[in-house]
Amino acid sequence: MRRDSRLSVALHVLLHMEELGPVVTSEAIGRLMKANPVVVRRTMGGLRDAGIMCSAKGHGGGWSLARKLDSVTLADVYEALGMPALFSIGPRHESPGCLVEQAVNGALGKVLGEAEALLMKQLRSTSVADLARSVQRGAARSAKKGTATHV
Amino acid sequence: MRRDSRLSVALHVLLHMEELGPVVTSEAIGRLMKANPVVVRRTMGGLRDAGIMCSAKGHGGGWSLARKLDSVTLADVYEALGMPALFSIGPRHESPGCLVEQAVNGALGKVLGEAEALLMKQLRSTSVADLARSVQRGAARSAKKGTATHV
DNA sequence: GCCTCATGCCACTATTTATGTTACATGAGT
DNA sequence: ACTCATGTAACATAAATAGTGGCATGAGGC
Repeated sequence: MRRDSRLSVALHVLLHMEELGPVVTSEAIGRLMKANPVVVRRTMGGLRDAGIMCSAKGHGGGWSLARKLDSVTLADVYEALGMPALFSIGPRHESPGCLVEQAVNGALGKVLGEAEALLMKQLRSTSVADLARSVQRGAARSAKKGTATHV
Repeated sequence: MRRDSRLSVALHVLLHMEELGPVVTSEAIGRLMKANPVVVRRTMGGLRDAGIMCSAKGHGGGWSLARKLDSVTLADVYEALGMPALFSIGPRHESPGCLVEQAVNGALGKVLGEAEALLMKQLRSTSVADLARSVQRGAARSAKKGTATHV
């Protein structure tokens, strides 16, 4: 697959939860995400273990929010997913003997590390509830002047 | 393969060029990088097209520097490689119809974009010659107090 | 002029990772 | 009992980098 979209999917699911009702099945989520229900369960399993969502088996079961979305940051969701790798570039060897390669790894590692720190800082400073508010703003905007795709 | 290591390899090669002599074959480079000569040619081909390196066929041919390393930034090398994707995470759909997904994409795209901007800024502000100097510093350090692997 | 060396390029394989899919067990509710 | 939904295992699919062999091309040396 091209890129890891689990964070995108997990956030998308969280934002739909309140709208869709207190309990939603993996199958319904899968339809929304255009994804397989098993993939949904796999992805959301981390959120359950992290105490962000609940899952219930059996008749009337499904997924529900375990806590308010203003207490969940994007970083919480990212960590709940197991902190998948952020970058697709990286060093060739982890612990090279070559001094030159060590220097290259050090320099690139430092640059990537700072970019990651900035990224994580922003993920920590944004709650899923913040995101929900931006959805409302976006909806208002697109209602006024037509849809505008972003990114 | 785990991650894209072309930037790492290209920088490693550039830093070894002056030391190895004016002309180096793909096969010799491949030995240093523990990589296949064809992979070396593929990777370095971009640097040739970007005017960073020269390649010569035939007897006595091989790779050589096309200009001084203080005129080449890490960003130049990255662009010469075709600007491979930096992040391994991203949106699930590029242009979703769902407003919620649009907002998620927008928010994540903004965060990733800022991290990328910081990354590129640092790549632009570092020349390969700067890296070479850090190699010398690293060598001096490890000569004094034993090897210390980084990253 | 022929031979050798090295790049350029092609096609194919190997490896890794996220995602898709099927199948089956478990447990909750009617 | 029967049905529904999760949990999980096992395998298939897709995409990208890296590895590999083969062949054409061109530059030097003899």
